[in-house]
Amino acid sequence: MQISKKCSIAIHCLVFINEYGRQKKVTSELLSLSTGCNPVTIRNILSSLKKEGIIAIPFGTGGATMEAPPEDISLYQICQAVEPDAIGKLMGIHASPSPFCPVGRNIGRVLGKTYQTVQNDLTDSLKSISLQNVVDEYHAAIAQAE
Amino acid sequence: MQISKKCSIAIHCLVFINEYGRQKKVTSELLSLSTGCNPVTIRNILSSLKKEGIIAIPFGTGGATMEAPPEDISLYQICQAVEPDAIGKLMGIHASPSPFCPVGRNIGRVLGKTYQTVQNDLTDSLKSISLQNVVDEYHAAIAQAE
DNA sequence: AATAGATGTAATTCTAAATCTTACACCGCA
DNA sequence: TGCGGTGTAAGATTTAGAATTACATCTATT
Repeated sequence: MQISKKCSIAIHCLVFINEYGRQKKVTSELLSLSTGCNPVTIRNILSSLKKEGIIAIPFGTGGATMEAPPEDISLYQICQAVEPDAIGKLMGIHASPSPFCPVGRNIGRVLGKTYQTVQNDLTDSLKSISLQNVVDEYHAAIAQAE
Repeated sequence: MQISKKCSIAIHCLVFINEYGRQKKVTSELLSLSTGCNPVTIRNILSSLKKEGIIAIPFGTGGATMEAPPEDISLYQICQAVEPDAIGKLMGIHASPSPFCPVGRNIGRVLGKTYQTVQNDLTDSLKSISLQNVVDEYHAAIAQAE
């Protein structure tokens, strides 16, 4: 599998909120139009980001705003918020190897250890990229598009 | 989504072949028993590994053997053989952002660039682990189990 | 040369996970 | 008090992965 689209959608939302959150009331409806996906999906994602303290959403009245500066938000944090065990189950392990075979009996543990290394590296990589980096990239793209 | 189980199954098969390939005739049937998954799945995986030059399978008579030393086979190579674009589409991007929104228009390109960094790091990580590392881990597990 | 035991691969079915949709309770401001 | 918003549960839908079925083909052995 892959790290689900939720992560991409979350980033999209955050860039949007960061750009327009001060001027406009950014509702889940609006974000649903911009991202092209369901308002409920958006609300679930925003809800996770809120719990993580990344954004604030006034209950009742609505309109999301940034709660932390983009420099302090890493992709890792976003991924974790939106899909807590995405990295843990990044690499699938086949469920039912034979307990009668020496390889079958041990492969689970062996793969677990091996994949741990990879997952740590991936974690570091995601931690090294901040939302600000993405925003900078976005501004560069905007500038180039003109 | 995640890197599919094929990669884990492939590693299982390679460890098995590396351990027993010289003594026994390792058929897809046998590996299907050890891994607990379908013989056809196994054959597809072995076929990919064969094309990559990692193992040899005499057609007709059967029985897989290692074609390269485990030190020279990286996890990256195995993943690529078994699932060529797993890393490329590791992180899913939502398909239909609005072309009428500045963020929507550019988010695809921005995410692509951002994720590229992560994918490169992951690639490096997978390249740094050899099948020999896994085999060592396996022998350690065997020793400990006694 | 005929057969048994393999592999190679296409096409279909099955299954599980992700996503969408519907529905509704709750909140706060005008 | 009604309107526009969030929060969340439950069910339907979609889709990707894996299993299954089916069969052509190959090689060593009898």
